[in-house]
Amino acid sequence: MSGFSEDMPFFDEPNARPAAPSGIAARAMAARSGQNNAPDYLKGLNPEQRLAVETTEGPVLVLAGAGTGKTRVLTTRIAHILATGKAFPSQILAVTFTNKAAREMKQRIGILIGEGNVEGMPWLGTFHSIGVKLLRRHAELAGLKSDFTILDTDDVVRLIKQLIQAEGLDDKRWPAKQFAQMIDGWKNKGLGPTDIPEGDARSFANGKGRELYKAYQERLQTLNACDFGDLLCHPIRIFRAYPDVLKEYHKRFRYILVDEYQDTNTAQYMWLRLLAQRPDGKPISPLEGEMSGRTEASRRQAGGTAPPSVASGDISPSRGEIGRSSAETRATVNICCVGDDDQSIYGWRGAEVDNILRFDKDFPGATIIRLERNYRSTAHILGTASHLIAHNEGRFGKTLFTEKVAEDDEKVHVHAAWDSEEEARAVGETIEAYQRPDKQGNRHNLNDMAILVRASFQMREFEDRFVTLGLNYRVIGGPRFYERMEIRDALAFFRVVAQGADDLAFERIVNVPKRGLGEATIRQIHDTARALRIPMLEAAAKLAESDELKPKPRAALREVAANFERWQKALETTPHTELAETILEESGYTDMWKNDRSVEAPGRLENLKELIRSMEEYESLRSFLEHVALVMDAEQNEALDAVNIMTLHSAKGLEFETVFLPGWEEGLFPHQRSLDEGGRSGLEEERRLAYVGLTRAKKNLHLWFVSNRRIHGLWQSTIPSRFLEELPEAHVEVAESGNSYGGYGNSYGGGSFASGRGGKGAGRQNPYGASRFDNVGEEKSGSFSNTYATPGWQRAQANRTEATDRNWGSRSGHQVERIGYGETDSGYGAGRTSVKGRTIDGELVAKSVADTPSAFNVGDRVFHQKFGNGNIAAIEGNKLTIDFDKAGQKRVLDGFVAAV
DNA sequence: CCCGTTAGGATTTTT
DNA sequence: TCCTAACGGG
Repeated sequence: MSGFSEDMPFFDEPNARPAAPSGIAARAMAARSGQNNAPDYLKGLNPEQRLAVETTEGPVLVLAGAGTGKTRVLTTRIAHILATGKAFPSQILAVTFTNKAAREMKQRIGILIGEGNVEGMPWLGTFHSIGVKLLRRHAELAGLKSDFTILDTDDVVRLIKQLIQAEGLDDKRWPAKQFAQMIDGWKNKGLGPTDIPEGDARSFANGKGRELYKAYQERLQTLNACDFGDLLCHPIRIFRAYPDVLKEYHKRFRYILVDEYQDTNTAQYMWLRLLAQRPDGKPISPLEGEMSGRTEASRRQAGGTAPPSVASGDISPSRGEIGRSSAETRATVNICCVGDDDQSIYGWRGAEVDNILRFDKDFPGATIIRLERNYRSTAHILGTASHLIAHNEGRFGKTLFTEKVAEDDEKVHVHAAWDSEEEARAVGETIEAYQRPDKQGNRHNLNDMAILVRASFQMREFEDRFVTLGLNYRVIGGPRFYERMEIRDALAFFRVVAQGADDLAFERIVNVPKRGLGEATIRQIHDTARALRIPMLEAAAKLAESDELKPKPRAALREVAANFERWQKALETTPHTELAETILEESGYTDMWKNDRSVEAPGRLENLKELIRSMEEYESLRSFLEHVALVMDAEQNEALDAVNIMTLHSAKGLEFETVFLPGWEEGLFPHQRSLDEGGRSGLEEERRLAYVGLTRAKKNLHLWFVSNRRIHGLWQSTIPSRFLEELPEAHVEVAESGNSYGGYGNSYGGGSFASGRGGKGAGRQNPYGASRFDNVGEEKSGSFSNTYATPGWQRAQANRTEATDRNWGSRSGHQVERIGYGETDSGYGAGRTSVKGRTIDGELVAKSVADTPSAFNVGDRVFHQKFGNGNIAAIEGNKLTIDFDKAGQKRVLDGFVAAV
């Protein structure tokens, strides 16, 4: 869908005014003539939304708070532009960040204006998919051929590693991964090897940073490949170097729309600016009488940060002066950016919140429209979220409100738990309670509930718990289908066939299945290829015909070369799905997995079949490979009623009736690393993340914090997140459940002792019974030996269970869906349960200190359930610093220790 | 060359 | 703790 297709003539009448399309056009005409008789698609919009839709001319910034109908505005706006005949579908550039968003937009526009008309929107897509499209057209201007390959991060890291080694550097001291991230960061800023700051260049590999970056780009070029960053940077470079090319796009794009503008990075910003700038390069002048933006700017700019410096050629001609530049040019830039500065959570990967904060500076005379009417959440939830986010500085400031006020709306609940296991158990219980019919007989669907975590390691415990409960769940996000080993292997075969120069793909599979081609042989191929300046595949073919190699590798290589030659020939004559199957058969790849006795093997074969099946939707192998490179998401099974588990990041844009937010503890949320590396702005981003989490909930919202959490295998005592103290008391209710947390705002004490839970992790038991694993093979089926506790076993079980659930249905009827989680997942621990896991309330020794703030004195000898005995070193309210005999110094809440 | 053992490291994620 | 990547023996 977002794949590149040889569509219509490139510039179909770029200057033509579209004749109003049929059908809806008539209605639209009516819309223009009589305000009272608005077309259907405008009905039901609130005044602000309608303004955002109808203000089609000039720069517009729509500040769309959470749940205020952002997507609706965006899609309706496009429909409106089309329906009123202002532009052809092909003259609208609409960019999103994710394929999902693009897909959704297409779908919704389709509903508004009819499916047929959406097909004509070739320029609706992600930044990257549009970037590819541009680059394929003008590849030669970037030194590439139009059939260039797009490398994923894995390829990139392998390539960089080679370069580092080639430079004679120690690849341990200078990790390729780290350098890949640096390059990515530079590209996010639109910086080429010559543009990077001296300091950056020096900081890697004894000052060889710049050299390496240059070598990397050169290598990409010889490979006829580019990375994700290049998909943006190459077009920018082309636009700058070839003004006539840029001009064509200026003529073409009458309207530009950008979704999630707060997430744009500097490169994306430059890209947009180039396209939105006047064809003659002159700055854009403000429109008369639209001064709202001006005020906005001055009000906000006071606390704003300085614009990022863009080294080589800042594309905006002197920001800041634009506003004063002459009014001679009356051109309007019909760019509409939609976003929410409060939901900017991708700073760590290069997003510049400042882009959105600076919008009215960049586009003087911009109309700024606020969407503040929230259609999603209850007043309590909204009040909580708003109060929290108000702690941030440097924001536009919005006041979300709702008209949905019901007497029986529940407040936001805050719960405390002893540790993460108890947290998972309690959340599970709450979910089960929601599932049961209430007084009115309504019961909640699992699909309407979500658990949003800060870090993915938190998921495991919920999964474990839900498996034992037999509660359906689905994990969204994480490693994707296309990142699974077998899929990547298969794709590597296809890539070499489609693009013989793809050395990285070649290297990946040259010895797959094992052919006895080891490091030595591969090095030789590599060297030959470099020396003769030919692709490795060719070099391999040459070597196979020479006497350079020993007989065994020589024969193997000859076969490989012959195979690829044959497949490449077949590419023209055979349908691509058929060819794909042939390749996997003839290469011995499918046989390799058929002969593999491991538990994962059947699943992998199934995935390969799925891969072939999914290829059918594409015209050619090439278009399929492009799809794969750009679209990494997997479809989800919505038919299954299951609790959703995902990270806060992947929850952006989604909404659920009931939301659980576990892990609100200092160090985890806000995450320590964000604080360490990002300082104040890091904290603010974490707070925005919290805001995103809170605003996902429509009706019920439960926050949790625990007193003890195991991080990297060590039990850490934790204190509640500062964000909890930033919530408004009026909208929040501290749960009075078994595990009290006495009093809100200051004392989170009153924890409880859980007795009899030693040996965490010991005594694992298979809840399904051994018979279920009879076919496990080398796993010593049926025995409850210690092998069960090994990671390998757990992973095996995890996969086994997944396969079992999918293929034969689970005995318990329990279903698990793992969207995108492949074999590399940490295992969701099916079959794991703690024998002593259930803590019976009666056994809990409650020791409430809510009313006795400090029952201890410095120097007191105390006992802690997990850390043992120690002496109190310092007291801070109810937080104690204790020197434990064995565990060292820890900070704990006084509720969790007892005097000895 | 293949496989088993061991050190290091371990947010967030899209494309 | 647990996973991954990198080394060394068979």
